[in-house]
Amino acid sequence: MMELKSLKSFVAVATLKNFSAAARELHTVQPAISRHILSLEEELDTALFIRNTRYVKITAAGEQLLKEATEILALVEGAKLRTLKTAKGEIGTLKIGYLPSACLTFLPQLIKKYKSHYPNVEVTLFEMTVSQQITAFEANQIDLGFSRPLPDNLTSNFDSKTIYTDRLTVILPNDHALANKNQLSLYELKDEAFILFNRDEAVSLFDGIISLCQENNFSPNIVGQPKHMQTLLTTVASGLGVGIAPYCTSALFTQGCTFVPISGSSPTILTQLHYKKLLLSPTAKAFIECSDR
Amino acid sequence: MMELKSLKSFVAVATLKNFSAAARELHTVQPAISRHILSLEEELDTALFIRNTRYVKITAAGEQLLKEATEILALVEGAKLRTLKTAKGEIGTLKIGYLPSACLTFLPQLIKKYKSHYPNVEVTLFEMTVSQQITAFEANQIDLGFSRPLPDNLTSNFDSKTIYTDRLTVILPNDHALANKNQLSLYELKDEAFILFNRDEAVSLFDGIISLCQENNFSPNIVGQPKHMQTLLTTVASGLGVGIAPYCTSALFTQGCTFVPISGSSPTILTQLHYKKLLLSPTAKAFIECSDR
DNA sequence: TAAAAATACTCCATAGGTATTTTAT
DNA sequence: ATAAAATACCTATGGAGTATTTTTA
Repeated sequence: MMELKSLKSFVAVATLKNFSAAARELHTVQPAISRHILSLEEELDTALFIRNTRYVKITAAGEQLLKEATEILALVEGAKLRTLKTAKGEIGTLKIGYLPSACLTFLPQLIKKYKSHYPNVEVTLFEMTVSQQITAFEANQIDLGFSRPLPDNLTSNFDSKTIYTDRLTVILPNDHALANKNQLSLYELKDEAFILFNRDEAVSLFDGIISLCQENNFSPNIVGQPKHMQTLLTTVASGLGVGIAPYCTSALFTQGCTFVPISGSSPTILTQLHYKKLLLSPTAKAFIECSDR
Repeated sequence: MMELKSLKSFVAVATLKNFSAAARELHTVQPAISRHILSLEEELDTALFIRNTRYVKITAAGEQLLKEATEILALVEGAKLRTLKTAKGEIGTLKIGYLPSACLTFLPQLIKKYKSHYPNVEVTLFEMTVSQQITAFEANQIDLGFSRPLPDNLTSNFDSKTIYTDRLTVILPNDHALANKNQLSLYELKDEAFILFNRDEAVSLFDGIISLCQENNFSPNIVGQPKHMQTLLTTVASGLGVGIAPYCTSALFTQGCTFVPISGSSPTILTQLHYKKLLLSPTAKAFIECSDR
């Protein structure tokens, strides 16, 4: 079977037109070169050089093999390099799932920082709910997921790292009686109509808000569950109810809305970076390290 | 150094996800496969598979190497094939020098025949005089040359094969007194003005005609030496003189000209195929064989 | 416990190195 | 006569195969 070592010898001979010189170049001896060429010629059943003790002349077949061998050897060298770069996370792909809210806060800068360190990785972003992310992880469709803390039954499969902490805030229409307060207790809103983000899209957020109301001794009257935060803001601005949502919502178009902090302790809304620690791609590993710095 | 054999084992393992199965596929034993993978991993200083006794999972670096290895192995296989085809003259280039007259006779059909047998050879034609062909041979610019028999001092360097035999003919204007004869002796033309093809372009033709006249006991009065045969015909048709040229000239535009054979023995005009027998490319060899059949 | 990869160990093929021969100018 | 490739021969590396151990679900 055609050996790479023989091809190297062949290229050296073709270049130098001299077996002995080729041997010197490759730090070996002339008979070794002779054998390499002979073995190639035997395998191909074709003369590669017309030679005698006075000169070495390449044949047409030799010219062809020279082209091929040069390409092969370059490819082998390149293969080593690229495989190594892949192992270091310098080239390859990185697929990231994220909640829409991540785009409102840290994600753009984080990706930008990563890209500046790893410009040759092909990053693909997928907007996904938490449960879609779980599914995507199982199907190997994403390497990293930005979402809320995972349900307890899943935490053993994943490593998680808190990236961003947000707090709930009340959103009132500008002309609401309580809109000019610095902060307010949720209990003050017990008789209001509530607009909350859709439960199917974000269970933990919805249920967290319900719990919070119950801690304040009331069950909220929920009159709307929009699937987009912008719709929630518009609904509130229209005077159809009051909203409770993470503060990052204020990065959207908020005309007509007033954000009022909740007094006392309100639950934190965490955004975490999740990944499967066992099958972590080098690009994902590099991204995580990048997010630490 | 990365061995092709190791790459083959690697591809088999990556495909089958099982060392033992890969060994069976490659007609060897499992420890050999283990060693091949280990040696690759050692050279690259990177894990290619995450594996234990229950499963084999390729890494990102492994995925990259799989792409590369597949390409490398295909290229190596292809290199063998293409080198062999080159040796057989099935692919490559063929550079042919020829005299313009060759185009009037056998050359188009011969090339067509060759191309039908060897459609993947890139044929290049160069219109050249005999002496240009000699120079081109020395500079390795042509593989084959179609021209006249070579001067004696060169015949040892070349192999030559007669391809086409032509005879001299007299060319008269249609209204010439001798134009209606079936044949004529050159001596009948001793007092005519002669138009001959240019001596610099074709020495042996010119000198051959002069000798022939002298054998007929006269020296021709040469009034024109055009460098193109078509010009010679036009000159004759215009009544400026009579021509002597190879019969193949009659394949040009001959209006106003009458071709009359020379009685008795007239010298033959040979077109030969010349080549350097020692450095004969496989494509040229195939062409020569093709021209024999 | 079973199946599969890793390791240990032996043996042989073969690649490399030295010395010599052949060959062409 | 000389320079360079081919050949002969020896040595030693290392690759292949066998047997065994380790590992994990």
